[in-house]
Amino acid sequence: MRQSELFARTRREAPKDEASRNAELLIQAGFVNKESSGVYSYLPLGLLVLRRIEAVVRQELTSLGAIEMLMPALQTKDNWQATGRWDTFTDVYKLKDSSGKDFILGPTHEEVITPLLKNFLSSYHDLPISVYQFQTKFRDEKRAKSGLLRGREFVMKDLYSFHRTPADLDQFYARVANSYRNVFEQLGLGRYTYLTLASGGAFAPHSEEFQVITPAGEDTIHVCDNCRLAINSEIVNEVSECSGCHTPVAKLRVERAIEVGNIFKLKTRFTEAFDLCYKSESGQLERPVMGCYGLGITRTLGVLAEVLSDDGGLVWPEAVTPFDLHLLILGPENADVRAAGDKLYSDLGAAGWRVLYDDRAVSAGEKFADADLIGLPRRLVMSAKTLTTGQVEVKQRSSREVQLMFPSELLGR
RNA sequence: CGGAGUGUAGUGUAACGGCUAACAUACCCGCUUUGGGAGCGGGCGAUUCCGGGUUCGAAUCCCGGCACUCCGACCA
Repeated sequence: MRQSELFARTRREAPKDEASRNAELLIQAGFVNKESSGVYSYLPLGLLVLRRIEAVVRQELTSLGAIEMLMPALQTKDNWQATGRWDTFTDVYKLKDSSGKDFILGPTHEEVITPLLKNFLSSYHDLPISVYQFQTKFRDEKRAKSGLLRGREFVMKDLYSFHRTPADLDQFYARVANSYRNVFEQLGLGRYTYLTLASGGAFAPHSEEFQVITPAGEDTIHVCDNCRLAINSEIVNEVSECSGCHTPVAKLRVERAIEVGNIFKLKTRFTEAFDLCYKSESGQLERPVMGCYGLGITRTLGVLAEVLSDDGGLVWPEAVTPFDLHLLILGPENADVRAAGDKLYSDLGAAGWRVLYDDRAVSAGEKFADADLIGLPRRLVMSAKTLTTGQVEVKQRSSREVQLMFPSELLGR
């Protein structure tokens, strides 16, 4: 993409009405635009990152055998009454249509997927079933905060699985946990992420969360570095030691963290509410057990900005960067430089690189500052100087070292 | 939902109760310049969040509302 055509430009200064680092950076770099508290637009660069986060998650879930679909945000009251959550699920937006019928803007989708499967699940041959979606969720947060970390409208991946036996659910659950680890590893968050034992809410004694350590987080967790496990402070009264090495909770390191994913055994909580069942080999009606697994996509975008950035701006990991290369031409009025830049841009694209091409007629300093702010992994610089040898300057975002390369070396990827 | 703070061009700031609301930046035009947010000249852009009140006079003081941020409560 030519930067001269990117309408969402960077700002010289951070917005004054955002205190969190992730929102400051993402707004200043032109990745998102704030619409209201906890509600953001995703601008071209931000959307590219979201799509790439989704792609990483999609690939992991596909390898589990899970299948993607899409369910509605607009949900009717009856299914929420069936589970009793019309009255008990507090942070939801309720609305009426013009005839007075009640709806919920979905904060989650158990109330859709479970009755939906009554149309398709009939035999033990159909199980297990695991489906997921990337969906905009709505929660009437009493206090949205920390930029993208706690919004009122946000994108989440939610996966639901249905099994014949608790043992089969347990096995799948463990595989999902492993997939989540792979996801956070690829996103460059592996060293900050801890599988954390947390409260189970209404359904189960405990659930497990994937928590990323950051001072911006709103949870407090007790981490065990030996086992890469943690315990959420909300349950330290119930748990006395690390489940891996039996280190007492009191001796674990205390950190602030943000929950980016959770995995949850729902058992028959919802399959009973909707009387979802299947026929076994003997023709008996049996109840499937269920699990649900969430992963915050827009929250992860915020976490990446919060955790991986530096003083100069954003620093994108290879797996989700909006572009692979940032190509800068200095002195764009110089016809030779521009022609060489245009050609390299075109050649790199043909070679499969995703390139952001700063062809704007602005000063060198401004281009460097913007390149740091936007945070692509590699910066290429072409100028009258480099043209004399026919080379380009290559610099990694995360280092200060600059090396000279011939375009041909870059093209063979 | 309780508490605190802040609302002034797109963005960031300034302005004692008193002149036509100032400066920077962004944006537009011209010239010049191109290795870490260059320079010169010209220009566009504001019902000072909204409503009421006090006053000869309100961006400024008072009341109410709204919005945003922060702390707390809440967060299957």
